[in-house]
Amino acid sequence: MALKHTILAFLSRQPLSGYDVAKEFAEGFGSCFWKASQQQVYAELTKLEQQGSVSYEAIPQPGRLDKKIYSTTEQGQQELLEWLVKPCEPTAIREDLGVMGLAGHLVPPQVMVREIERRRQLHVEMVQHVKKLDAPFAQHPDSLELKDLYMHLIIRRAIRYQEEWVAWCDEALQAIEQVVTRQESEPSSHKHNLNEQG
Amino acid sequence: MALKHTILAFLSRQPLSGYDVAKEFAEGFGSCFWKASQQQVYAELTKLEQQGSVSYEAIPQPGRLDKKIYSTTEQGQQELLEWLVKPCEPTAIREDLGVMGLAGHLVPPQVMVREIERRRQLHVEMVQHVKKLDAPFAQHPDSLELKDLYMHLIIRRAIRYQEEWVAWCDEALQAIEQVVTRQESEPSSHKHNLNEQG
DNA sequence: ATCACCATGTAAAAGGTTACATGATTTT
DNA sequence: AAAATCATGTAACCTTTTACATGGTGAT
Repeated sequence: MALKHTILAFLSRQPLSGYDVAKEFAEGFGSCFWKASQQQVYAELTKLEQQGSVSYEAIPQPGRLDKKIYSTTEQGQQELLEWLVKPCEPTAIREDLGVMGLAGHLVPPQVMVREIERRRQLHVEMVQHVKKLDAPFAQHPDSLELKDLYMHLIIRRAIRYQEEWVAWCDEALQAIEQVVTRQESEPSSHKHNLNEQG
Repeated sequence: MALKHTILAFLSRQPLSGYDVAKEFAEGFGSCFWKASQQQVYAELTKLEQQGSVSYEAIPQPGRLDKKIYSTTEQGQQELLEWLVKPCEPTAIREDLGVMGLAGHLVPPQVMVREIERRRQLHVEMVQHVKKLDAPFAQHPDSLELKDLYMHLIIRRAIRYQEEWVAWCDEALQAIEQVVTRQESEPSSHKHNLNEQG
């Protein structure tokens, strides 16, 4: 469970409100490597506060709910350090599109093509998004201190991840088109196969 | 929830026992794109059977528990097709190592280096593993029919994913070493920073 | 004898998603 | 006037993990 430790890590950099933390996950640095919903963030902050890992200062806002500015406590900082020195495992892959590999042939190739084109577009947008996050670091990548270098490295991983998806979509679209074209130029038995299920 | 549909997709290719399905996830094609434990597989198969999406034939085994050979039913096949034509979203990224980007500077760089070296090794092994899965398709990649092409494409995605991790680890190790070396050759103030938390 | 493999599950706890709930301020 | 942003949560449900549980066969 790294949600806890990701939140502690954010707060160890600077005190933030629940809203701010949720935004970090949705659009900020968190979007490179950890997804968490707004509800998860608020629930986890409440839990961490009860357990003494974080504390907050309530800031009265004119005409609004109090803003709770959270920071890590000594205990929370300690928990983060203990977690950091422990080895971590690669994340298990769970990718819906993978099912396509097993069963994509059961639907017309046009369905798969449309899906891959859609995915390509999503990843193109993600590339743009994560590249923006990297901008502050990319200007002098050779003189970063560790605090920034680590962030830069993780963001670079995210950029390449998204770029790889785009490249894969292109490769897949080309390969599928090639097979479809080949089958169209062959005797009708293959055509039947393609149309049976559509 | 693609566990259900991944299992249906496996069974639509060929009838399998729960043990076989679990093995597909752990070592077979499933290991490229969907992780599921043995317990999850058995629980899901029981549920799918109760809902009428799959059925099984019990094979008595001499001196062993009956083997239940599951297949998809008409209903299950239909559910799979309906799922396939619906657009799917990219998987949310959740990567423990990402927390390093936020808080890695709180521990000595040696800790991060050791962790990345460990990760590198794991991904090297995964590259070898997924390349083996690709072997049957990689021999004539230009004449595959769709049923095999889709599998080949997904496996290729998995290969590149693992290779990218290895490449990233190399890049990260080099970059960290460079910063550490630079700091060691600088006045003592930086050295102190490094040792404070160790 | 011990280990890997075959073959099946149950149950509790943790983690994550979806839907619901409220309301002011600022921007278009 | 409508939409986006700021700001907080609750509750039900679904999914995944971890731990437990059993027992025969075949290879070293």
